[in-house]
Amino acid sequence: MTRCGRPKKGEEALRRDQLLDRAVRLFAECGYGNLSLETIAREARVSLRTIYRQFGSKAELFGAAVCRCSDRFVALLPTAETETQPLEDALIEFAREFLFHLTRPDLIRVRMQLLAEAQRFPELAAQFYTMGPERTLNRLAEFFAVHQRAGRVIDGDPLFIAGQFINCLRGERYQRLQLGLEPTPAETEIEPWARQAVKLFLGGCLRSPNRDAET
Amino acid sequence: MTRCGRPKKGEEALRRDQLLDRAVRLFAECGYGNLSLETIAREARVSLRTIYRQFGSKAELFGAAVCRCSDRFVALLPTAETETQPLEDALIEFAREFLFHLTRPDLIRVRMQLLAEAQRFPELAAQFYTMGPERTLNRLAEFFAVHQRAGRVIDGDPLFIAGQFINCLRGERYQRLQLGLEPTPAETEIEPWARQAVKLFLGGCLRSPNRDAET
DNA sequence: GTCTATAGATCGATAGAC
DNA sequence: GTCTATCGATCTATAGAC
Repeated sequence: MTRCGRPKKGEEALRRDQLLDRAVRLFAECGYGNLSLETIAREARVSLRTIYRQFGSKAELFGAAVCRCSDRFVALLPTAETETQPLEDALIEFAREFLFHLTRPDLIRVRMQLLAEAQRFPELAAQFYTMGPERTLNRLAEFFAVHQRAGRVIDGDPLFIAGQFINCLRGERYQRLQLGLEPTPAETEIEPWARQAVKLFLGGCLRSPNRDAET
Repeated sequence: MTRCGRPKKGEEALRRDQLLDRAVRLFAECGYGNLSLETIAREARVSLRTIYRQFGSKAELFGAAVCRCSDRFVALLPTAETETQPLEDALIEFAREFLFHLTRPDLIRVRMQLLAEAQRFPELAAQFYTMGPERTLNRLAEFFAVHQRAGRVIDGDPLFIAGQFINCLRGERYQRLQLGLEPTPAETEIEPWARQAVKLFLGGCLRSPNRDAET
């Protein structure tokens, strides 16, 4: 059952990946302070010494786990298309993918653990933001800028608009997910979630004046 | 410097308050797992035994600290008025107070620590949500419902609308605050933050069609 | 209430032998 | 790479003496 000896060339990277996968899951479950390296070693079926050899310290292993989560999320995100479809459809399609991946339990919890430890790992927090949220935000801002130039979107800093859009997507439900008050949404729930959020974001919450108002 | 003996009647509650205040600050700084009761006792200038007498365990002390933060936040929040002022003004006024208190470092960090430990304290997480965010949400939903009946706000679940509003207020800047990437906003920064968010929320991001479109 | 002592357990990190 | 042993430190929680 237990492996021994030096692995072959290509196997080393694979083992490292498996170790990181287990670490991600465990950090997500337990957090940083409550998780011991001994537990990680046992669950990942490697020795403590292997962890120290490959990552140097608990802090660096945590950093690698955060980056792994963040990188995967960014890689899976689509780019909102400005050419092939109308504004609303493009946003809904983006929202669908964004929400689906954002609500995966591991991502929610690892992100949460990083936020909780952000004070102790300021450089990791900055790196996470630069490589994750900021890149998504920049891509979205470019998308909105195009639609601004086409006269379809209101004036204003496109980065601000993109940020507001992302937060409209999360909505109150995301907080309940963070608190563990409801289960991970099924794939069929993502679609209406995305549509509702995009619709309110685009149209605002004011009723059109060209309707019968006042009761 | 060190006190001894049983405090007078009224003093006991005061001492408990001071202990809780220190605990809130320390939990905010260090999180749950990384903070020892010994440190709390030393910083609050009480003995370990006193903490155990008054709170029973580390977990219950954490719960009391979270509730203290949450209760104070809710108590400080104004009710959005539906009668005395127009919709937009009422929302801006609410947003100002909400954002000012929401961005206090201790609240941000204690909330963060609770989210990070939500799995280990599910009952505390539920209690926090019921007593905090949910109450704010319900009050806001009632506010929007009134304006819906008056024909000023679009149809739809007022709770959903309230939730979207709250998340529009937070915006991207809140995530950067959570990550410690920027300092606590000055009071003068709150006003434009609130106005921008409310404006986009009310009007949406689509450009009005009765303007010159296309370049 | 205070102090100090301590039980019992766990942790990060290191090191030797294979 | 694996195993096991161990150092030194820290933690929760309890207990005795004042």
